[in-house]
Amino acid sequence: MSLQQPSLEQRVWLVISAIPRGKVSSYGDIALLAGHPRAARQVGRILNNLPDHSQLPWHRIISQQGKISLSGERGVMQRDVLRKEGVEVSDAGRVDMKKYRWRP
DNA sequence: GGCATGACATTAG
DNA sequence: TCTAATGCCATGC
Repeated sequence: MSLQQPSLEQRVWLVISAIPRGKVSSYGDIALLAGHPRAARQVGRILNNLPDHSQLPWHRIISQQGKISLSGERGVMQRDVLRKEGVEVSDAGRVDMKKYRWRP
């Protein structure tokens, strides 16, 4: 009998949905918590494929260096949303990970 | 099964 | 601090 494991996508959704408001996490951390220590790029790909009706707080995911990886309007929107949640974001899209990084 | 892709991470200069 | 190069690995065709 071969039981199917939950896909990486499913696990990523689960982990991200657990991030509290006013905190951020990184692609690498999400991948790690999802059971794939070096699948940070896959996390990005999954988020890019998220349906519009998804309620996932994808905006709380930034790079390990505390920088928004998105460009254009999406990056601006992410920056705006994070600020509304109480996260300090510089105009260049930088966040102080020492303060706002969420870890379980 | 091989090859290209990607919202990354790390290191070097 | 910024850029370039390299490593990593699940997904999709």
